[in-house]
Amino acid sequence: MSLGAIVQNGVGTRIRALREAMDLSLRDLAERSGVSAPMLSQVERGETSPTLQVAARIAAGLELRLSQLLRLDEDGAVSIVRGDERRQGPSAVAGHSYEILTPPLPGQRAELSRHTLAPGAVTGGPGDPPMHEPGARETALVQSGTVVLHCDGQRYELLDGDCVTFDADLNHHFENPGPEKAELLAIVSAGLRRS
Amino acid sequence: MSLGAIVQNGVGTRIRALREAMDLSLRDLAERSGVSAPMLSQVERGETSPTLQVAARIAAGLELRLSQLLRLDEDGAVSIVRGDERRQGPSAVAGHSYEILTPPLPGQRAELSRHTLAPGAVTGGPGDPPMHEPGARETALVQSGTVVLHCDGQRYELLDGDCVTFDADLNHHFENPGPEKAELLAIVSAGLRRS
DNA sequence: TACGAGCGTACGTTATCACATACAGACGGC
DNA sequence: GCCGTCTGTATGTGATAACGTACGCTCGTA
Repeated sequence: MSLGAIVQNGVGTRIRALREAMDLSLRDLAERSGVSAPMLSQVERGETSPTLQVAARIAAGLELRLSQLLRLDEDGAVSIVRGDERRQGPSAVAGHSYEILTPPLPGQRAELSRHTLAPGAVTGGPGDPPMHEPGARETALVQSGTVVLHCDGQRYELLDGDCVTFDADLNHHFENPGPEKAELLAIVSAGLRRS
Repeated sequence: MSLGAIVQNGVGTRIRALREAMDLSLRDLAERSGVSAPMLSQVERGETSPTLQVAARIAAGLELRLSQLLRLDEDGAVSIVRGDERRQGPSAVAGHSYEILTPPLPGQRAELSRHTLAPGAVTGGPGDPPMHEPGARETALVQSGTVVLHCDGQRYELLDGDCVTFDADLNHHFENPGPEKAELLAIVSAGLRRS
């Protein structure tokens, strides 16, 4: 048995559970799916990895699409972070705090964070990551107060409710020039193309 | 080439489309996925049916889960929501209104929109596109009230402040079950660059 | 023209998938 | 007890999945 078979053994377990839930024997499912019973046994025990062809036939025998069968095995297409279980970002700079709102999943393409800036405060101090990976884009929505975006040497004034999008791989930071607290939402979209 | 290979050739075509959309050569994808370039070529042309092991590795190299990759093939027709078509205005459904906050730029990878749901209202009525392009991910942040997310037949209760991330190419809609108005921010991250 | 670098694909070998057959154990019936 | 039948699994064989290598091809560049 190969290592890979162990890793993605989950489908086998899932197939067996579904088969038994439908009260089918291996030979029953073999007839329904057109896959031999010994093959089904091996797949269920994770001894072999079926081809997409036979996997699709097995799924059909279980009255499922292959993607449905696999989605049961892969962990959730949906993941939730509750309002009270957020990750606090490090407060590298006085007057700046933020929390990351999106779940910490691998392969996440967009990260949502909420930033709070005290009067006069700026994001991205010396210890803070000032930019992101090449090709990344950042979108910011001002939720309260006024904010100044400094991006690549340019200065952009943003008022309450404004939304701005810019290349996140440029050097940038936000500043709160007003006398009141400022809040903004930031969305960092990962760059798709690497070069 | 077997008959079965012809039948489910769709994945191969889809893999090639996705690979080219990401501007990857066969050898690039081979390195990212750990599957040899000749094998990729054969799979793309439908000459062989890969095992679930290598199919999963190929999907990972395309930054997709295998179920996502297969769903693209099974669904056949690809439905795309263009920003221009719904950039403005209230939804077709009573009690649901929204506005798109991000600038209408080409190449925008994340679209931010704010939705308001009256008590009992739902998003995505009969005339509304219920899902997004293949591979897209959606993140929603509940800003006030309570919201129920219906995604792929499952039901998820979201409270004020909750943040949820899910596959936006699944059939989904939001519902406001409570007696008060509900507001949520939605971020749709594009799946892949389109050629 | 010649060259190197990139592309996708044809080739031959090895690993393994998938099958038909055969087996050991559990249950029920005359 | 001795069948007949069901269960899931071990066995051996042919088909093929997956690999490493190498070929023909098209570009820029010298």
